[in-house]
Amino acid sequence: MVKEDDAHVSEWENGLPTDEELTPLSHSLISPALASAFSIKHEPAKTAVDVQRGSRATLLNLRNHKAPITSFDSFPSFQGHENRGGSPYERRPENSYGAMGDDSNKGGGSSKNVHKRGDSESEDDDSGGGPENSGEEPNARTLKRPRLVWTPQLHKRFVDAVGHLGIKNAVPKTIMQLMNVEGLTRENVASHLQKYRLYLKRMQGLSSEGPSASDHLFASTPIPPNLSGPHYMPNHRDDVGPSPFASPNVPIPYTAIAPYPMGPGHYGGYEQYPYSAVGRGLPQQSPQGDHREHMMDNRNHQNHSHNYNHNHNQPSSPPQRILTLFPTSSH
DNA sequence: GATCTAATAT
DNA sequence: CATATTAGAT
Repeated sequence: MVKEDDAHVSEWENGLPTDEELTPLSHSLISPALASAFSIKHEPAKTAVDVQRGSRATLLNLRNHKAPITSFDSFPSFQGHENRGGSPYERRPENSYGAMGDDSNKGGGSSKNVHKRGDSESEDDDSGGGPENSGEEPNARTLKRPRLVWTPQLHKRFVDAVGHLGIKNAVPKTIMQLMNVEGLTRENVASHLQKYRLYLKRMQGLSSEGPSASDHLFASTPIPPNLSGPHYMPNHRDDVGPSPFASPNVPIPYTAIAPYPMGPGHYGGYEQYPYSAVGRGLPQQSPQGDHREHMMDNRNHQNHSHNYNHNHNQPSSPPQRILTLFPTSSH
């Protein structure tokens, strides 16, 4: 099953233009000759900075529509080679998670977000300065990642995933794989799942009651039908057939929970699977497409980034597309 | 042994 | 309260 999914996705993926095929944003679309023929003023070549500024404007614009973008900081930048490794985590100021939660899409979303630890600042890192730090090379795996912030977007992915897999397959590992979010770990999912289950349980008890005030996050995403069943009995390792609700074979045909109209290139209920710019040097696909992104912060990272998700399956499996969600309120 | 879940810690 | 980490079970 997963293989099939991969096959489909790969197929789709292969259809995408490669770096070379894409016209760099910094490149003029009008040839000099053509330009002069029509008296079009030939604009000076854009610099990386211009491009970034442009992207930023576009993103801002999108955000005002519905796209919940909070920060540009975490976008892999075109300019440098960015990426030190990896996951474009979003670092949030210490107590800001609940931050803009529910209500609101406050307008502007004052993205008061963070600063990436940057290039300039360099290494500091180890707090305390233990004598021997010689041996520790923070490896993508070994590294302790900053706390994950479950943004509504991320949570939605989570719920979608759980909805697709039947309850029986909705276990951390599987969910994580389905979510396909760069940097997301099984533990992250497990922890969230635990809480989500609690929520579901609590919800069932008080049928027809609105979620309590503290359920903001969870209440923000509708509970898939197949999860609202009478009992949520997790982890029953039996060979039960696929959940009647979860689409059996189809890759990710999810449409059930898709509140928004989706353009081409969208994938079922999911926001679509943009390439991970990480490790590919890919400019963002169409800016409009990729929705957001992700989580925590990015502290040290060793390149070797990709593949936090150990997907050793599928020998010939091409690079995976990874989602990156931004923390933002709204939905 | 990997991974799940529940409990507990931060 | 939201997440992370640990412990015990499968």
